[in-house]
Parts: sequence; C-alpha cells; structure tokens
Amino acid sequence: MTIKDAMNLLRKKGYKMTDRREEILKFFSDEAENKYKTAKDLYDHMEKRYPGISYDTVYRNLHLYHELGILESTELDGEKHFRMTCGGSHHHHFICKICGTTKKLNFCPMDYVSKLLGQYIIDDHKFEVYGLCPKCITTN
Amino acid sequence: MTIKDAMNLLRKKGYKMTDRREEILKFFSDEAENKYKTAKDLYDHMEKRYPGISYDTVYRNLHLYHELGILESTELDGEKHFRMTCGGSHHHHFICKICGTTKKLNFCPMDYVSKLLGQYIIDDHKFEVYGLCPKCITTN
DNA sequence: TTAGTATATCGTAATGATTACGATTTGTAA
DNA sequence: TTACAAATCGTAATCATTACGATATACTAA
Repeated sequence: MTIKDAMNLLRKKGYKMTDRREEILKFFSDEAENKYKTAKDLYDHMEKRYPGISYDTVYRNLHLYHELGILESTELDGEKHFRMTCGGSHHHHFICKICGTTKKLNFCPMDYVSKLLGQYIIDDHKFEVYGLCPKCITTN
Repeated sequence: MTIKDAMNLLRKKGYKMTDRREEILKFFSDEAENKYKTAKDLYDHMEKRYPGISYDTVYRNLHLYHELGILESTELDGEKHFRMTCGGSHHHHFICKICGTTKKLNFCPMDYVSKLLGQYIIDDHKFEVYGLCPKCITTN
C-alpha cells in the first residue's frame, strides 16, 4: 500500500484529507517502512511536527486506517503494533524484537493444517516468527 | 501437567502450598481443562470460594505458575489467557473464540520456515488457529 | 470565493487490565 | 510451639486505550 493508494481510498470513502492524516501515512511508509510500530511511536513522531496533538487523533486514525486495510496490526508484549499493509499473496512475517523490522515469509501453515480441523469453523490464524534481524544482531 | 506434578514442583522449588494455590490448580485442571482463561475468569472463580481475594494474589500466582511452566499463556483480544501446560512433543493449538477450548495441532511451521531465515536469530514463534469448536457451533 | 456543515481535532477524563506496596496473616522448618 | 520468610489483603498506581464535549477545519455547493 502506497501513500497515494491510501489517500485515494480515503477520498473515495468520503474521509477528509488532513495534514495529520497525511503525516501518519508518511510515518508508516518512510520512517517505519516494513516495521511494526506502536501508537506511542507514532504519537512521539507526530508530537514533533504537531505539538499538542491528541492521543484521540492518533488512535482514531490508526483504527480508521486498519479498518480500511491501509494498516495491518499485531499484538506484541501486550501492545498493539501497526505497519503499512503489504500486498501481494497471503503470507506471514518474521518480526525483529528490537526494531520491529519484518521479513516476509512466503509460507502459510494453513495449507497443511486446515484438513486437521474438519468439524471446526476456522475464522482466522496467526503465524509469526520472532527474533533479531541482521542489523540488530550486529548492533546489540 | 497434573495437579500433583504442579504441587510437587512448587514444593521442590521451596514455594509454600496455600489453599488459594491449590484452588487455582483445580480451576485450570477441572473447570477450565484444555481451555484458555483470563485472570478475570480465575478471579471470579476464586471469589466464590474466597470472598475478598486480592487481584494481587491472582496475578502473582498466574505469573509464578507461568514461570515454572505449570501454565502456558497467550494474548487474545488484548488480554492474557492461561491454560495448564500440555506436555508431549512441541505442538500448536486451535483456539475457540467463544469458550477458549483448544485442540492440539501436531504440526509446527518452523519445520518449513527455519531455513528461510539463515541470517536471522530466531528466538520464538507463534502459530494459532482461531474459530469455533464443534460445541460452540451447535449452541450459537 | 465563500458560507454552511459534517467531520476532525483538541484537551482531558474515564476505563480496563495489570502492577505495586505497606500492613497483616499464614505455612513451614526447627 | 515458635520464629520468620513468604503469601495474602486492601488499595493505590500505572499503562494502554477509549470516550466525549468544545472548538477548528476540510470539503461541497452556491
């Protein structure tokens, strides 16, 4: 998902384009590219450019972007983390515990597991690998 | 993990056996067998038998049991859930979104994925399937 | 270009899960 | 039975998140 795609989607759905909304998109596509970041991370970034910004604004837009599929999220250590949705075919991620960097894993365990759950209704699944990325290995 | 195993482990490690600690083990091996339950679920259960029990007691023992490997935990909808550790070889779970019931999945995606992460340090992974168990399908 | 209006934001309070801690009670070893 | 470390209680504090009335702003239509 690119900034342009996201902005077009927002306009198409009738949402207003504000400078805050644009800056949030910039944060996730530039500074936090391919990284999972928390609401706090985003707040700290926004606060530099828009002193006095409200947490309400941060959370409201995170939720909106998540609903619209602009952001994807996961829960790490009891805190929600967000990143730009990465398109393409269904896949999962390795996530660095230190910096949140992700690496695409083109593999889905459901290809092997669905058939083991005949009498169950499957709604969803989660597969994530955690550890250190090459960059954080060398600097820690 | 059985109640007896857990009590022996506690004694071996020098922890005291209290009636609260025993009741917590009973909760997870009887009422909540093979189910993921929250701190609140446990608190409500304990409150019936020990009116005025403190959340401190509930959380302190959940953490202790988790550290000792008596309980395993996962985060669902922003809330920690616990269940008796189920032994045997490494595996993952289907988890019912309504009642927390789990079903063992004798499959681990890491058998397929480790080799894709040569230059990464892998510390941990999570694979869970969510949906409805047969019982909740019929009653909902 | 401007006025009108729905939407977005701010400032701040409330909520819910979890953690923390001093005072009191209790399990266990001697 | 006593001594004391550990466990519990009662309650306050913390942290992430949600909520909401008042104000400001983006967008539409004239």
